[in-house]
Amino acid sequence: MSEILKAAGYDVTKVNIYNDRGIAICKSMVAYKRYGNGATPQTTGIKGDHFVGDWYVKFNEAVGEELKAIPNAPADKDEAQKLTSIFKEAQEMLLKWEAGDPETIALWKLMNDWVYEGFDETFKVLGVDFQKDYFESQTYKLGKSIVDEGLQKNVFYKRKDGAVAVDLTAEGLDEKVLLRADGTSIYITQDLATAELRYDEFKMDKMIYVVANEQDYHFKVLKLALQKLGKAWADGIYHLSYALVESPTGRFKSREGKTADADDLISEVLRIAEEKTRELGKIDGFTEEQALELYKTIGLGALKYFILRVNPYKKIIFNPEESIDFHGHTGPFIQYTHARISAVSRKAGETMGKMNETMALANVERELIIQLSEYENVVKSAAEKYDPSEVANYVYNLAKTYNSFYHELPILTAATEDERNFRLQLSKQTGVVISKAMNLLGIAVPEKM
RNA sequence: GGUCCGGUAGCUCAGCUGGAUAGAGCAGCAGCCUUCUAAGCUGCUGGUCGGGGGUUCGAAUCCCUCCCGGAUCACCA
Repeated sequence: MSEILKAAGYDVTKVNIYNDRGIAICKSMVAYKRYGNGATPQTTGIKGDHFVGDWYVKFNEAVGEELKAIPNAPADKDEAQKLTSIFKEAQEMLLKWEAGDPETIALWKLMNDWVYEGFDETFKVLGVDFQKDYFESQTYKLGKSIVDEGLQKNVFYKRKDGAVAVDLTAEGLDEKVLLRADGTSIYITQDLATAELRYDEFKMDKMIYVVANEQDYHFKVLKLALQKLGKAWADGIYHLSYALVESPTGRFKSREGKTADADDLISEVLRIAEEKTRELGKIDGFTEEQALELYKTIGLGALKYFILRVNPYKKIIFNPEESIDFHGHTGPFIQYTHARISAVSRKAGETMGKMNETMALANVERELIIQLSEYENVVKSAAEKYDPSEVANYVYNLAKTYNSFYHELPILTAATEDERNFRLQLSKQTGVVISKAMNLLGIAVPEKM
């Protein structure tokens, strides 16, 4: 999305916000402390973020074990876990963390570093990068002072149980707690502060949060709370919400370790790309290095395109076996078209001549010219609607039209030199636009495939 | 129950600031490689646009209502 906004003329700064503190990381820490025996990602060979995630799963297993021994435990999992010793330990750990207990902080740093190592690896493969990182561990204190500010301005209030809340019933929402009764910070506390920090640093007109639709409510609350505090810039907050990717059997549940996450999807997709490419004998004359690069281009292209071609708010069911196709309305189809154009250009060499403006055109040629001319408007519209799928669908249709053109009319062996020049020009221009559009989606296009 | 988001060919989607016979891909069927890459091209089959009302000369598109699916309504993130 950021590349589309840039192409539409916006000055974009990409930042990443890490939820690096809170009860969740404490759960992993407690489980690791109890059962870890000093294992590390290095000694186990498990990717850092997965390693820490595994301890989160272990925590929940331990909760389940304890509950077996507790009769009449509530059916509600969140209520039930409060009865377990391991959960109480996690709560204590959060308090210790906020109190700055050295041992707790050391463990927290150790485990978080493992997570970042894992994330960085994945970001690198995907070609994702951020200009700045925010860590909630560094913003929760500011968050508390913003909550205080709200209390002073009388837009927030302290409930009789001690928790600080904001009343949003007038806006059609409910009362929302902003700070725990025990004074510790929660997600929204930190997000209030992170938003303010971001604004102070960049003074941007729009602040776009790309976060899944399960947090729709959270961002409504965030925006309203900041507006109530009289912060005019909060009007620029926009939540780019998207429906989650699901497996054919339902949602991925990290709590139960059903985390068929980005890494699994990527490796699966690369494997299929390699298999198909070899089958077609497309890597003749490629070095081993070039071949690996191509598998990556095609595999990632297929995966990214599959996700970006549909409206963000439409739920995606991802089944590697069926979803990763290389024919039809797919990334590889568009990449293939680009490779084809490149092949034509290579063979044409440097024989470009003049263009004749008064030439009669075939229907496909007209169609191609029209579609080419729509590029700028499509980018603009996609940016306005925060919808990458408009670019994805546009470039697919362009590739389709080009392929019809390619089959219908000879380019290099056209009847006249004027025709040859014109078609070659049109072909190259299409290649440029396909490449630009795909780059806006974060998808590379190969010269050969 | 409240709020938000989806419901368009067997499947995955586009079209939704109203306009002519509702478009793609996949799947199925039939063709096209001695010519620039067949991961391609061409044709056929396939649709009560969730149901019902309404507004309009005209509705997949706007309004109302109901049904189905998802998300959410945490002192989790």
